[in-house]
Order: sequence, then C-alpha cells, then structure tokens
Amino acid sequence: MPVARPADGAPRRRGPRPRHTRQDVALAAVAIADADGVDKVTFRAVAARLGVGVMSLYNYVPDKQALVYDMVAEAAAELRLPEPTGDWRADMHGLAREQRALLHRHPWLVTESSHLQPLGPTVLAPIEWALGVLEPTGLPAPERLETIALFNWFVGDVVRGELAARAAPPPDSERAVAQARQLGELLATGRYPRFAAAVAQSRPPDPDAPPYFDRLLDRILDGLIGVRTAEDAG
Amino acid sequence: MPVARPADGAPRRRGPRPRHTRQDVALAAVAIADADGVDKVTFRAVAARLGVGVMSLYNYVPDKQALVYDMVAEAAAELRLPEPTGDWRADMHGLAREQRALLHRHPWLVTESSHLQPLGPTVLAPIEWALGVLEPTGLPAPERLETIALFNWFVGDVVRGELAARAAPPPDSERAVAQARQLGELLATGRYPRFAAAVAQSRPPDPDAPPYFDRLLDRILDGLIGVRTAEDAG
DNA sequence: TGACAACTACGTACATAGTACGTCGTATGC
DNA sequence: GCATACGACGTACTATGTACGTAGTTGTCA
Repeated sequence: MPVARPADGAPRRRGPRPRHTRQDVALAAVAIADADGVDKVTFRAVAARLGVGVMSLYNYVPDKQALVYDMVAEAAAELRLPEPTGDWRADMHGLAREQRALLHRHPWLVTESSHLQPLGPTVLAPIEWALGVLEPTGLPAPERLETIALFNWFVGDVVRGELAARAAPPPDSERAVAQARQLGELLATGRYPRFAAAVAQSRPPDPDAPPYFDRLLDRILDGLIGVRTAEDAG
Repeated sequence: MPVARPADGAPRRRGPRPRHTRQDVALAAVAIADADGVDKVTFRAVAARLGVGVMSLYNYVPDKQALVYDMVAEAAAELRLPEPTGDWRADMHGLAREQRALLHRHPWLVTESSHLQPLGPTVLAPIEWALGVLEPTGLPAPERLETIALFNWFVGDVVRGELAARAAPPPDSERAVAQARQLGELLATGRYPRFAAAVAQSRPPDPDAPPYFDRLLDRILDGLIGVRTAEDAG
C-alpha cells in the first residue's frame, strides 16, 4: 500500500520529482468544496482539477478521511490571530468574528470538522492563542481549555443556524413541499400552540445586523466566565 | 418513480396487503445502526433484516435520506417529557439528561440529525415542551426558540465529545499512532506552552461523575438565559 | 362472477464512489 | 552508467443508491 510521503520536509531521494504537494491536493479539494459543495469532493474531481490521474493522489494522501482532515487544517490556517489586547472579552469577540467569517467562507466546515481532527499547527494555534487571552480571567488551565471548547461549539452552532436560514433548500423541491405540507397539517391540529406562535412571531433573522451576534456572544461569555460569583469559589 | 404510500392512515385500496409498514422499515434501520453503526445501514441490510427484496423498500420510503429522517424521528419518540415543575432550570436539566441518554443509546443521532429534519410530531413535541418550560423566563417566543436550538446543539456537542472519548479509535490504529506522534513532535517544539500545560494538568474526564454534565449545562444556561439583568430590559 | 386496474414485490442493471494492485518510466546515488 | 527507489496512473473490484420493467395479488365494478 502506498503511504503518504515519508516526511514533508525530508530531502528528496530518487525518482521523478512529485508534480504537486500534499497541500496542493488539500487546496484543490477546498476549492471544489467551496464552489460545488463538499459532496462534490471526490478523488476523481480533485485529480481532474490538478490534471493528474486519480490514483496519483494516493501518493500524497493515504485516504479520503485524511484529505478531509487536511481540508479542515488548511481552512484553519486562514484564521488571523492579532496580538492580544489584554481585554479578554474584546479579544474573544474578535476571535468569534474571525471564526464566524471563516465558517461562512467555508460552510462545509460545520459539517466536516470533528474532534477526531488531528491537532496540527493550524488547529492548535487558535487554541494556544485563546488560552493566553483567557489567562487574566484567573481560570485554571484545564477550565480555560473547556471554556474554549464550549466557545468554539457555540460559535459553530450559531453559524449552523445562520447557514440553515440562509441556504435553505430550494423551497419548491419535492421533499421541501411535502415537509411544508405535513408541518402545516400538524400545526393546524392545534397541538403545538407555542411553536406555532413562535414561528408566527419570528422575523426572518438578519444575520448581518451588527448587534445580533455580539449580543448572543456576550450572553454566552457571561455564562462561561462571567463575573465569578461567590458560589464558584468552592 | 414509486412514491411512498399515499397516506399512512388512508383506507387500503387494491392489490396485495403490504407486508410491513414504513415504521417497520425505520425501526429495522435503527436496530442496525444501534448494533453495527450507521454506515451499515444500507438498503440491502435493511431489506435482509425485514426478509424482503431490496427494491421493495421503495414502496415504503422514497429514498435513503427519508429513511434517515424516519430513523431520527423514531428515536425522538423515545424522549420522555414529564410534566413541567415550574422550575425552568430544573426542567431543562431534566430534558438535557433525557436527550443525553438518548444520544448515548443511539450514537448515530449526533451525526445524522440536522436542521433539514422534517418537523414531525416526535420532533416537535420536545420543542413545544421546552417552549412552555421557558415561558417563565420572560423571553419572547422567537428568542426562546433560538435558545432551545442552541441548547439542543450544545447537548449534542457535549455528547459528541463524550462519544469521542469513549469510543476513541483503537489507539493503535495506524492513523491514531501517526496523529499522536505528530502531536508529540509539535508539543516538543515548545511553540504551544499553554496548551501543553493545560493538557498536562488535565485529569482524564469522568463523564459519569454527577457534577460534570450539569455543571457544564449551568454554565451554558447562564449564558443563554441567565439572570435577566437591567441591560436586557431595553 | 369475471375482468380490469391499482398496488405490492423484486430481479436486473447502471452510475458513482473509494481504493487495491501492478506496470512503467524517470531521476538520483553509487 | 546502471540499479533502484519512487512518482504516475490504467485497470479493475467492491459497495452503494436507485431507475426500470415485470410479475403476481386483490379489491372493485360491470
């Protein structure tokens, strides 16, 4: 079984020079996912985009899963981490905005990133950064780590909701129509009065309204860190 | 194209009586997913379990996606929703525990449930329930809905982490070994001192320790709802 | 009661995925 | 200059979802 190249910086040995790098492969896959959706990322499509044969990709990437991990790592590299200002709240707001923008740029990230993701440099960098930012809170390191995980989840969840609202499937698809009809019938039974009311009162969310995201974020940060109250001292 | 049967309660017309119901198909799929993992849920496997031909399934379910939706709806039916006590915080803790147990019973739920899930009775029921529970918070209905969505996602995120820790891939798998080695090298560079320290200080999490889950939950609930402060009154 | 029509069951077949295997050619180190 | 390690890739196999057509069954109406 051909294995991905020995080490990415090792001196080249014999044989023809590789025409591409592992990163090239990941970037091609990212481009396809951005343009056509993540399910269009097939070895055949990636190979075609690079102008190589399908099986040549296995010289760079051991299997499909590794390719997806590489895609996530490559996307994470786009995160810009400015010098911390000393105001942890402001800095975390900045990180959240960065992450949110990243997830909107690469919507497939909310589906494909998992905790089995290898902790490479690009993935580790924002964690290290946030650990530093949160030092002034006085939380012990493991709790800071947990807080960061919760924070990441929260941002991902919010964006998931935004994407669901934005890229709602074409409302005339056969499935969508059937679902809408079924939901209508169900609500007509009057068995879900609160849900019906909530839906009726809901304005189409405006993800670009400036206060919206930061307001949610503040509420969560208050909960995650907030003002350390007496009961937490135990 | 064969369409799923007209209406599930409609009087039967002509032709042979169906040997199964749409629910039978979903339950068979659930059983397979529980036992062997969700990727073993193929039309061929489900058909074999029901003792019918593969294509017969299309008499019950229009396509694979619909089958997955049915599986999620069937699992959601297992949620037990006790009479609200009037203490929203306690009630939401109860719901979270129910959901967590459900997700552990059917680990594939954390992967397969999405926002495109049709809002059938079993899916709607817990939402309606939570909307009622959260009425005393004074939040307007759309914000309660948003809160519930975030709450659900959060529980899913936590369980995803627990499942990852529990069913961690055999630590001797080729991929796991490679990842561990890479992480070790990376930490050895000293470029991630805070992360290294945090990992070193972390005790292996004990998911069965009673405080753990509820503590996380409180931190999130504080953020999502918390004590309504003066600034929110605007 | 007989014939038609609607409906279920399902065998066959195809398109699309990932990827194992083996061959070929190339460029490097001795 | 030659042996060899290594990159490129054609072929081919397996697994999967599902379109299509056929056969058999059963309720309804003449």
